[in-house]
Amino acid sequence: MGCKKATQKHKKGLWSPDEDLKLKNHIIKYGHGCWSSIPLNAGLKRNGKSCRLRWINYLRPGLKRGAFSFAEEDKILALHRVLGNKWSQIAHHLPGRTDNEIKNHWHSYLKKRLSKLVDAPSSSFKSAPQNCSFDSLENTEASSADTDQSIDHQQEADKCSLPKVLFAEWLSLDQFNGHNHSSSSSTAQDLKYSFDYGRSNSEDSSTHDQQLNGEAIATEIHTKPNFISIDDILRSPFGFDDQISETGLVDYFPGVFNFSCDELYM
DNA sequence: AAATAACTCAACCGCGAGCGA
DNA sequence: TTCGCTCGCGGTTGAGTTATT
Repeated sequence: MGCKKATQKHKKGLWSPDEDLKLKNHIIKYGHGCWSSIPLNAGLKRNGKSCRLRWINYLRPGLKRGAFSFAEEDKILALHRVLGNKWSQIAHHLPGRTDNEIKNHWHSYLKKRLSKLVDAPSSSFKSAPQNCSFDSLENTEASSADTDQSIDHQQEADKCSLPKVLFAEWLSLDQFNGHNHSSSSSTAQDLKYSFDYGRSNSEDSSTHDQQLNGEAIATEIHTKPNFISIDDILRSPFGFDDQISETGLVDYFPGVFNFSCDELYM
């Protein structure tokens, strides 16, 4: 397909901030084009596959970091019941979440939650996944917003609500939010932003926002309600795209996505 | 304080689909 | 049709972290 192939031995393991920066700058400037030629042109000793994964799961704009809200978890459980392990399809319905993130969360937590529910059907969870269908999924927002949703929910949310602050977040947010702050102020904004996303975004984010300044950042990307009807979800296979409009992406990325590698690197 | 078990999650691997030559 | 290649997906691994003894 005209893509230049890197023949050097590929580096493996965790990405360094410097590698992230190189990859990010390259994609911002030129778009990703064909992944196999990215490492060569970006000066990375990685293979294209690894670059793609890093971009999709970590560097891509609009990603949420931090704990899953209960509404998100309920949605995952309901979608999983219908779609099975189609993580990428499930991820389409959860804006800002990656298939890998959802898959990890499923294996580390939701699977257990589900088995608990099966073992104890009288559990406090109202929207029991074993009864989930697309119809019931439609109600997940309402059910999770219930004030009596159970103390368990809140306690567990409190337990896991603090997100990790990862270097890619301080790399990306300033640019992708279109804020031209000085470095010190943008760091403060970034931390605030990532903290907001670490919280359950359906239940308490509004009150939380009122307590902190700079809430526009958190709401800027989420211009649409977080949870829409299942019909809307199913009709829109590009749920993630709602988060950042196409024009918005073009604004952020002067490069054009998915153009031919030959055009790029001739 | 040290050992170790349990957990999380970023990253790798292998496979299949799709495409062009 | 076949071959070679890229891409995307799902399964899995293993390093790092946290909890428990």
